[in-house]
Amino acid sequence: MKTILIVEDDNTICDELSALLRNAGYAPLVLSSFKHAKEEILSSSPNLILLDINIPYLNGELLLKELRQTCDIPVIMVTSRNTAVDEVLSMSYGADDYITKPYHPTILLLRIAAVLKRYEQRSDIVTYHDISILPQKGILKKEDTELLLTKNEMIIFMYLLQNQNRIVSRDELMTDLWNNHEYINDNALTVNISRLRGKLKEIGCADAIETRKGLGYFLL
Amino acid sequence: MKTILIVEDDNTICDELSALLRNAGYAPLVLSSFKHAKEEILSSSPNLILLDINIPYLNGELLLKELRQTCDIPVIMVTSRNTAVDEVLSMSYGADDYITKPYHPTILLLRIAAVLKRYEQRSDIVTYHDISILPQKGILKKEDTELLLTKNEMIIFMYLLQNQNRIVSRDELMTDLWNNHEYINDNALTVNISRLRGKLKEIGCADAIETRKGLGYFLL
DNA sequence: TTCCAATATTTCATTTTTGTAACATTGCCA
DNA sequence: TGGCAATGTTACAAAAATGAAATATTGGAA
Repeated sequence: MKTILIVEDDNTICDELSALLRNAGYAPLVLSSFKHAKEEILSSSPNLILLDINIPYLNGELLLKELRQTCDIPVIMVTSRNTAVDEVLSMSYGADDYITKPYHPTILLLRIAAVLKRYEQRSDIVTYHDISILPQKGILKKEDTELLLTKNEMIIFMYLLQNQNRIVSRDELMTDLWNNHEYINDNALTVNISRLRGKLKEIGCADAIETRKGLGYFLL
Repeated sequence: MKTILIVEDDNTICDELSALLRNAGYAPLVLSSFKHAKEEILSSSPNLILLDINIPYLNGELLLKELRQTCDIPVIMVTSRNTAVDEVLSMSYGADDYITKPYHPTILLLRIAAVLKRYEQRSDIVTYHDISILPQKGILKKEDTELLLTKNEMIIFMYLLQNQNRIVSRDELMTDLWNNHEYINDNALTVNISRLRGKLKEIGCADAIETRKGLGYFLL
């Protein structure tokens, strides 16, 4: 479960936020002392920080700036001042997003999810359902089992994954695999798809790739 | 240069936006007809779309939803209605970000840059000096020349790249390559490093990997 | 329902990748 | 300045990946 650290001096807001986050499946954590904010943050190493700009002892922006020098935890700035200048400053100091009070709960959750997803992508680990993917190593992991894909299989799988919301034509895949595919047998793609499907089946993902005859393929 | 398509019915705003974007180094494009919005968008295939929620003939959200079924162009929703509901809807329909009018020019530019950067990351393109790297395809590109790395070579290169600021021990690399390397000849790593160096030399990166005898390797 | 083009599967030969072994070189320390 | 362990290079055989060919299956249009 992902832990989210709340750095905020209004106790009412802290409680509300904690409840909201807990309901959404996160593990909320509230900073107990602002005097040693930086140390406490580093030692609790949360997955994300909700950082209020107006906190006692320290300036939120300053804290962010200091944090950024030693760690790489995603930060969403929370500000009650509704001025554009603040927002610009936060972004340039390295906040991943910002939100102004009062915020809509759903929006906050969406933004948290978006930032977390971005970080996952950055670390080069892609996920598909409950499968972790290490593209350059050609590895798919599902719980205890590990699956090795060849380069072509991984290229196809990643292309489908990055276009999961639509049908991908065979031509697109051929272009992605072989760029100019003049010399390559059209059936080579079918064979590679077939091999990929065979392997996906081994980790319980039979039928993950649907054929849309005449159109292309679709990843469920 | 990145093209940005403006979908907005207020001509004054269109002009202002165009000027702003042009100054920031983008190529602005204005949708001429809302009647065939979808077709026009697809045929102009911009790098990003600024989409107003309130446009004639079509609802902005609906248009976004339709677009998402066939393409994957980043979209920033622009809304003058300052209600949270709109924002939530846009996000769930697949907008990459949204902004409410009136917006601060700098913020708009920051958000555009952020979304574009995210998309680049998503497409999995890494860079090293003036070299573009497509990890899963095993391709290094430098201007006109293209280099093919094998899986092991790419794993080593990416590991060095992701730890460019420090010396990487041979043991770390062996672990990254073979996880539990009991059965594998220690020299296998040396050979793979050697092969990688040979290929890097071909694109003018001889000496990119330094040996720190007794410690490991260091990527310049 | 029938037919046929689109897609799947299996097998096989070629090419590429890989680890090992044998030998060469390097650079540090006494 | 040797000596020697760490690292580099080259050649080679085994293993893996790959595309083509032959054949089988499928799903939709007529």
